[in-house]
Amino acid sequence: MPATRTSSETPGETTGARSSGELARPLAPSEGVTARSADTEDRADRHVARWRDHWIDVDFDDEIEAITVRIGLISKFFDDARAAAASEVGLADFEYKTLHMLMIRDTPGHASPTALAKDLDISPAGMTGRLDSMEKAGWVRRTASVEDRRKISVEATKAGIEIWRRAMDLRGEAETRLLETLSPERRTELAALLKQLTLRIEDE
Amino acid sequence: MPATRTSSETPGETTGARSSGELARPLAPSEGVTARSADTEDRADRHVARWRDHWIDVDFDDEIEAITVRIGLISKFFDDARAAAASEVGLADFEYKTLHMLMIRDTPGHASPTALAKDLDISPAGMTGRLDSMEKAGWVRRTASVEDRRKISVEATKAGIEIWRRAMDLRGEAETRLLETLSPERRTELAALLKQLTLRIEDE
DNA sequence: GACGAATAGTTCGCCAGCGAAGTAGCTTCC
DNA sequence: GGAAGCTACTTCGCTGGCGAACTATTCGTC
Repeated sequence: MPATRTSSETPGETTGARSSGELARPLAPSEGVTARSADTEDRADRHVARWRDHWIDVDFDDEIEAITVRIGLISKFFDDARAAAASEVGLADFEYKTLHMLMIRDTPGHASPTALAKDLDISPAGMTGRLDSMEKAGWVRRTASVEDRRKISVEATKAGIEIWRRAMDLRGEAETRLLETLSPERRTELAALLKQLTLRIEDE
Repeated sequence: MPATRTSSETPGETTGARSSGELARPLAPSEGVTARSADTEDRADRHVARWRDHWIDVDFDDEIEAITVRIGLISKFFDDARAAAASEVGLADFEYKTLHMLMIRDTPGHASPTALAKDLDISPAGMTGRLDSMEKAGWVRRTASVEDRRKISVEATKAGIEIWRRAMDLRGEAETRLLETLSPERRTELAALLKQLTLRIEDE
């Protein structure tokens, strides 16, 4: 347990972990941050500022807090974009997610219900429900395996693949639109920094 | 609509948008990426590689795809950490989220149900349900307003505040543990890059 | 000062997902 | 070769959330 963040009631005692200082920091050391991004507050900045006002006895590193908030905001943006893309073409969010997972796996277009459930982080029971409604809608098909009659293969239908592709294109547009805010060099930097974190996560 | 990503069936026609090339890129141009992070694949790398193998006719920028996948993974890590912290102290995930939103707002500890529902991105009906069960559990209290009898104020109880603080400390530990993977300078870089994106999002 | 519109919150019926229990089929091993 | 145990999927009852009415109160306007 590093970074012991006690609920101590000693207000002024936590200066050590704090980052530089007031809200509009002088300018990040990393070269070439645009003026706009340096002196304009985003929601994360405002959150941290409010936090400092009201919960002065909580020992938080401002920058870590800001990063987690921003990751959450960006992730929400992607989630919303995905949901919007799905509904645009007439898919429920869960239908898109299921089709997507089905298509991007190493055996594109078919999988066992259990494997799919694991990938989607839902229970086997939930998977059954999804497949029931999606089979009825015509996006997937269940076919029994011959060599092991317990096994079932879920396959995307032609219609399912088609509609998924349309939703995916819309979704990709939104993602691209956002990330083109950054220059290619910046994107490479960002990708590398994020990768350090995902590798850490995969190490458990 | 930038980045027209059609569902065209012309496989080799999309080379323009691709980033550098094979999976293990020579090494990102950004200074000082650790060796480990440059030559080890993470889940996003594997996803992109598989993608390229199976969906060669889809026009994706590898790096943009990798970034979105990584943001998703990191966000999921934070979500899981939050849920684990909540259950550790005996709170349902939705209870923690509600208490948290109640406490971090500019009027810490109390708010109207509608305002809270908006912040939490759930419906008014859902809010009523949450408050019913949380009031029964003793984490919040509903008090009627005097000057406008339609209005209700939701307030966190002492017990609610206490248990929220305990969960939050646990959650913060997990976040700190992950982000300490990066040096303070790297964290500053990351925060700045992410801020460019959140500012863009806030611009709509 | 009274009637219509707007607002705050609750109630109702529905749906997606979960956990636990149930069923069916394969595998192992004596 | 058959009983025990594992695996794959389904069924059932419950819960959190949504959207759409509904109730109560205030505001706006003439």
